[in-house]
Amino acid sequence: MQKLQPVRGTHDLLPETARRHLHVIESGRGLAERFGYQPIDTPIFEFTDVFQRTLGETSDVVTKEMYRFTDKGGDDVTLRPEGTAGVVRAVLSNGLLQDAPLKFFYAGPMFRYERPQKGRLRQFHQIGVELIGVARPEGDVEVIALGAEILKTLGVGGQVTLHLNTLGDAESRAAYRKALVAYLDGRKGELSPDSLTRLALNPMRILDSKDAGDKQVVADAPRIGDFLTPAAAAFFASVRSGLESLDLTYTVDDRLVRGLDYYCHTAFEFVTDALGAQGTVLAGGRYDGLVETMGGPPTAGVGWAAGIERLAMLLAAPPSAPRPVAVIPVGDAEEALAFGLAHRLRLEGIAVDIGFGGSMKARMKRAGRVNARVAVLLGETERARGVATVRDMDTGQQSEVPLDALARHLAVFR
RNA sequence: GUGGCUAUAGCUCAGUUGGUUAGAGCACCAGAUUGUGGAUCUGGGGGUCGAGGGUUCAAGUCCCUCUAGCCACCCCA
Repeated sequence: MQKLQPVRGTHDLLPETARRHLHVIESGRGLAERFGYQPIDTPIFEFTDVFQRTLGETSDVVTKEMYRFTDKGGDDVTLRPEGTAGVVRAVLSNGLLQDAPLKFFYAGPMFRYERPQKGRLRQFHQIGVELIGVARPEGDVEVIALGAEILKTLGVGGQVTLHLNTLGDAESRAAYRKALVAYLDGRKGELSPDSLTRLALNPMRILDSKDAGDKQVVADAPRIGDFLTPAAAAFFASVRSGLESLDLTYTVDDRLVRGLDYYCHTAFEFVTDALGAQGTVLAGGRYDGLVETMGGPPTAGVGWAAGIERLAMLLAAPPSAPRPVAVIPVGDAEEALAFGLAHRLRLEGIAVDIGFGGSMKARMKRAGRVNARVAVLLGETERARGVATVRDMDTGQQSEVPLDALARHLAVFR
């Protein structure tokens, strides 16, 4: 029989890790709401078409990374590889565009059939935001500012730098692409095999190739900045000055491109060098064509997604677990009394741990292990006198407290 | 999908050119302390050595296949 193990690339989130994840999610959601972003949850699977249409037929995500299957009813469905497509679909399904601009925050699992690696899993988790219906550059600035604030709150701001680029509008992009292909064609002989296929499929991707030879070729390549239409250039300038006015520092990175087809104008990434090759921690951009691609009216949009696993790894220390009160019956005769008392304390809002069975010594040991603040001991003598012995687990000091005063006495630990 | 490295107790790891009952530290359980955790001491439980096949008198150790992990490419959060 095969060893019991989770599916490749999936992971159990044991309590310490789970707490890190929750901390990331709750920090994100709290700040997002402060910025006016509402929580939204969409299904973790959709009709395959939702992703296929929006991500583009040729993207890697669609061609080789989708968890796609036919369900018992014959529907072609796919586990979501990213969050934006589902949110946009929900906006259209529910006719929400009449309330635009829309601001949403989401968190949840995503699925991509990839080879696992550090910071890369088949089931991973993201938080993300979408701002739909805002064509102005202030939208980009708000969304980036929210991301930066979340990273700062999580204490990872110092390990991360913001990279920024523009992909221009359709016109800019077409002109640039033409010039880029012409240039690269002339230096075909120097490109890596990977980049030769990119040249045919997605030439912009050559810009961020890690191959040394490619990098040399790219160094002299034409730059998108020289091909921007006046409108696209003005848009990018506004985003930059907006960031500067909020004291958000960034570096412009010519070679920052996007794998997904629906991006235009602003592209940005918060990157760290603390995570090996998967240094991107939060990334996004503007996707003005997406809603239309899905069958809605022309609608602007900007957003980002951040990898919870990657952020959780960067957290210096996991948020500490709450310290409970341990209720400990000394013998079987006090078991019922202790259980009832524990319940009443919980109803008063006090965190209570109660072990089930075992000697008093074993229960004290457990109290130590769960880092209890105090132990409430109930034995024969206490029962006879209607009191409990309260032991401070840090100092070892003990005192007797009448049972009916216990909740009040322990209220400081709420 | 491609390449490299790896897999021995819950965790981190020893295991000598193949040699007989596979070890340590930490963790866990119990006792020393018949109503008291964290320190110390003593004892105990826990391994089909990732799975399957092969070579051999003999395999944790050598060979093959598979699975999984790690690292990088591809790509991405």
